[in-house]
Amino acid sequence: MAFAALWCRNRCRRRCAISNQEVAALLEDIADLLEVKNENQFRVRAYREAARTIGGMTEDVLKLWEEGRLREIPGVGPSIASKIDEFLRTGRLQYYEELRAQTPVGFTQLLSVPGLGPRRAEILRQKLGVTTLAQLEEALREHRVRGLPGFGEKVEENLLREIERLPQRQRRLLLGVALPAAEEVISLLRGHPAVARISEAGSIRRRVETIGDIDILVASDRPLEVMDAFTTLPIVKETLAKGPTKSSVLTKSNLQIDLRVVRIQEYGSALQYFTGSKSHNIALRDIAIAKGYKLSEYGLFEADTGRVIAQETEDQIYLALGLEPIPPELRENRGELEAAARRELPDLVQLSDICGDLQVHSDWSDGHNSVEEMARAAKDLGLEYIAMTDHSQGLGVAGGLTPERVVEQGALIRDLNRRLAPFRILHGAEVDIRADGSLDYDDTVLRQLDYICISVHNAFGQSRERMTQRVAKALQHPLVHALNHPTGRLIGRRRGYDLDLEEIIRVAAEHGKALEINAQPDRLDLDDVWARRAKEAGVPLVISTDAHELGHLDFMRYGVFVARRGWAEKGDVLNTRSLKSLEAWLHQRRKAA
DNA sequence: GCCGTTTTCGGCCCGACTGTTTTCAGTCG
Repeated sequence: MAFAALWCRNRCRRRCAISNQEVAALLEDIADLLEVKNENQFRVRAYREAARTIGGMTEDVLKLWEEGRLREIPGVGPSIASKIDEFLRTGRLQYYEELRAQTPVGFTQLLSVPGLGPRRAEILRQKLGVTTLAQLEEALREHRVRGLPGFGEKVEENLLREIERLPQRQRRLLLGVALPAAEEVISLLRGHPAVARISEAGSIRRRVETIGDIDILVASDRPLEVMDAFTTLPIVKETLAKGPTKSSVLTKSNLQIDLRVVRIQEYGSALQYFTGSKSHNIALRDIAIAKGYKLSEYGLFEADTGRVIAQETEDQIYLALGLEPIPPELRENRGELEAAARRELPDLVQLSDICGDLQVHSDWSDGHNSVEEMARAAKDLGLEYIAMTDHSQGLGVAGGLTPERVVEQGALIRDLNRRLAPFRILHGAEVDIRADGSLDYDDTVLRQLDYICISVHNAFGQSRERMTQRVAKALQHPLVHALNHPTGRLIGRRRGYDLDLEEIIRVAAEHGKALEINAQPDRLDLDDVWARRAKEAGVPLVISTDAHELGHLDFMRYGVFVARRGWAEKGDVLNTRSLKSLEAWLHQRRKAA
């Protein structure tokens, strides 16, 4: 619930911007509350749609509000607009408070139990006075639930099991964990004679940063053989369900993987359907309906006659609907359908466009490998260059380099560059931004370096205002090239520091600085939404692995996924430049400084 | 509550599955 965050904000609403995420959370809460009140489902959906749009929007809702343009947001009509207005103006919303007052605390949590929707939750409340998860569990164990209208023995059993599994279900997997697991299953099944086609689907295929379920789709005319092969894979610990169209297993590393099998001719429509997102699919069906078609996982059909229009490939479906084929990463209903209709989809950056890695560490600071090992590994991956960016002196725990050590490392790098040419190691540093916004090296040290990226590594607890001033000041330093992991978040473990990213993007754009997409799977920082915002502001993105050992160099693709989800093209990403072009860019910066 | 190439009312994505029911409601993805 966004409740706590909302009321914290009230205290400083004049100075602290209320973010899109907070408005989205408010609307989402309202949808939950309306849902448990058994309100008109279309009203519930209207709030959810508005929340989703605002949550994924790159424009600042506060700015739109100031300009009186709230109604221009798709899904925001007079009623929701006036509620957002009240919230932004006063920091609170009467309507929301009333809804909350009418709903017992904890009641909306009941809907997080799979199999329990608003209708049955309301019956539980009326007949048994159940309003919390704990009360529900107790009632289930005492068998007071069976016999209620719509509840039988089976429902009781299922609900109890789902409550017990709830803690596991609510944990989302990092893409960096889920994708390799899916790829292993795919590589094991790909050669099977009954498997005609196979792909990951769902949020994994859209490269969302965290994943709920791992979904794999197979086309086959012999589904039972596929299911046998799947459930007997060596990585499988337990088979949770097995049928002709869908099976689920638990792997030895406790990941649940769902496999669906469809007929070969329906593969394209099934892949489209199972890739989602839900919101993209709903919008796509609207387009189909408007054209007199019907779209489902079985294909695109003429509504009257049922004649097949397209089903074998995803591209055929999009094209038949008058759209450019849309890459999976863009399928979030964030404007991609409109862009596809106008033939204006971006030509997304690819992993193969990446020419170098601009944040790499060695055992000179907290890395595990030598400069030479990192460089040779990067060279073997086909890169033209890396920036060796060991930590600066202030980061004692990471063995940050003193100015003397920087000079020594420079000599080593010059020697290595002679031996590894034409591969190039740029002599760089990841320089700490001190609490007051000054940098952890003075200019005489910085001038010896080819590439300077800066990071916040301490004093995370500063106020939004101070943190923003601190980072903005550091970023404006003429010798600085890029800001690393701009929010400092660690997915699932640590929220980012309180920072006005809109302002940081503005400063970066004004001073020609780059912002990093850090490719470590638990960082992915900037995220997709902010990466898109940066791109739109004309700020160059730099995708780096922040590698601390050889294997981390392979993380590059996760950063590329974020960039793609942020609509970035090759030209938007600094390290797609060839070495020569990058050196020209660096030279130009140096001259300006 | 939103929205409009059937427009200011009457719609709102689609199909499968489950369990409770005798034809369907609720839930899910």
